[in-house]
Amino acid sequence: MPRGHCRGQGWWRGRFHGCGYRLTSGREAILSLLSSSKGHMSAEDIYMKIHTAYPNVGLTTVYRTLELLFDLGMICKLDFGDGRARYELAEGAQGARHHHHLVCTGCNRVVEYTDFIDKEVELLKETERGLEEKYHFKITGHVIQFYGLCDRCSGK
Amino acid sequence: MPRGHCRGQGWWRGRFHGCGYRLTSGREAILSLLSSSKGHMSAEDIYMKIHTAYPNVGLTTVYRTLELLFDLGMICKLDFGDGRARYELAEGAQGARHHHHLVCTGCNRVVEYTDFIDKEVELLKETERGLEEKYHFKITGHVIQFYGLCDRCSGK
DNA sequence: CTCCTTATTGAAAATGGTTTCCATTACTAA
DNA sequence: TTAGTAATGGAAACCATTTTCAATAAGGAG
Ligand SMILES: [Mn+2]
Ligand SMILES: [Mn+2]
Ligand SMILES: [Zn+2]
Ligand SMILES: [Zn+2]
Repeated sequence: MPRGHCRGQGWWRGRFHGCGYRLTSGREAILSLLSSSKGHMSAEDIYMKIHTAYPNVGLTTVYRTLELLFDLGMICKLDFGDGRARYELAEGAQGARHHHHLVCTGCNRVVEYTDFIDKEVELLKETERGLEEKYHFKITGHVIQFYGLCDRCSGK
Repeated sequence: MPRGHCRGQGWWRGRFHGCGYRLTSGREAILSLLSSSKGHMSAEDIYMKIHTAYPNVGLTTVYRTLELLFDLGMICKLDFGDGRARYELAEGAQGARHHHHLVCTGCNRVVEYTDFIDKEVELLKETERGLEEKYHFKITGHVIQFYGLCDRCSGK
C-alpha cells in the first residue's frame, strides 16, 4: 500500500494526476460533497449545494465533472425515472458499501438496501463470468433496481 | 378462462375496455408493432415504423399510448443510457420470455440474455419477498442490467 | 342507425435537463 | 517567463418529452 495517499479528504488526488487531469477547486468541491453526503443528488442539487461556498463554480462545470468522475469509475449515474440523472459515490473508495435500490413509482422515494446483498453479489459474480465468456463482453458494472409502491403510496 | 379473448391479434382488446379506455387504430397499430417486433424501439422508432401504414398517427399519440401501456403494465420502459427511452412488450402476454440486458457502454449495443436467468429469477423472488416484508413495498417489477464493453469496443 | 358524452387526437408551442460554443482563465512543465 | 494545453462559465443550442387546445371519433344509450 503506497504511503502518502488517503490523507485528509484528498484521497482522490492521485487518481487525477495519473491521468493528466487537474485537480481544481470545483472538482474537489464536488467530490468532497459526494463523499460527505448520503443522498442521490442531481447535477442541479450539487450545483446549488456548493454554490454558497464556491459561487464561481458553474452548472456546466458540475455536469462536466460528473461526466469525468463517471468515466473514471469514481461515481455511479442512476436513473430513478424522474427525468434527471442522479449520482452517488462508487464503492471502493470511501466507506461506500455495495447496495441496490428499491424505487417507489408513486412518489419516487428510494430505499437503499444491503440486506440480501450477499447472495445477490455471489450470483452476480457468477453470472458476470458466464456472460463475459459467452458474449465476449468486458463487464464493468451492473444495475439492480426493484420497482413498486411504498406503504404510503400503495394505500392509494 | 373467459372465451372470446386471445382471438387473432386482438388479445389486448378486453384489457382496454375493462378500464374505460378506447381501442383506437393508433393504439392497435402500436401494440401490434410491439408484438411482432423484437428490438428495443424508441418512441420515434415506433412513430416512423407505423407512419407508412398509419400516416395519421402523430408522435404525440405514440408517446401517450406508450405511457398508457406502461401504466397498464403491458410494456416495459428501458433506459440504455442513450438519452431516449426504449420499449418492449412485458412478459406474460404473447411469447415474451423473461430476460435481462447486457449493454455496451461503447456502442450502445444491447444483448438480451436468458441464460443464467433461472437462478437469478429464483433469487429475485426471494429477495422481493424479503424487501416487501422489511420495507412494506408492493413490488411490481425489477431492472437488471450489466454494463461493459463488447468485443468490438474493448479492442479500443 | 342516430345522438350525445367524453376520451382521444394531432400540430404547434412549451418545457427542462443536458450539451455545445467560444472567448477567457488557470495549470504545468521547461 | 513563456508556451502549450486543460479547464471554466455564461449563453445559446439541443432534443426528447410534455402541455395546450381546438377538432375528432369511439362507443354506449335510446
Ligand atoms: Mn444509492
Ligand atoms: Mn429486451
Ligand atoms: Zn411512494
Ligand atoms: Zn460496443
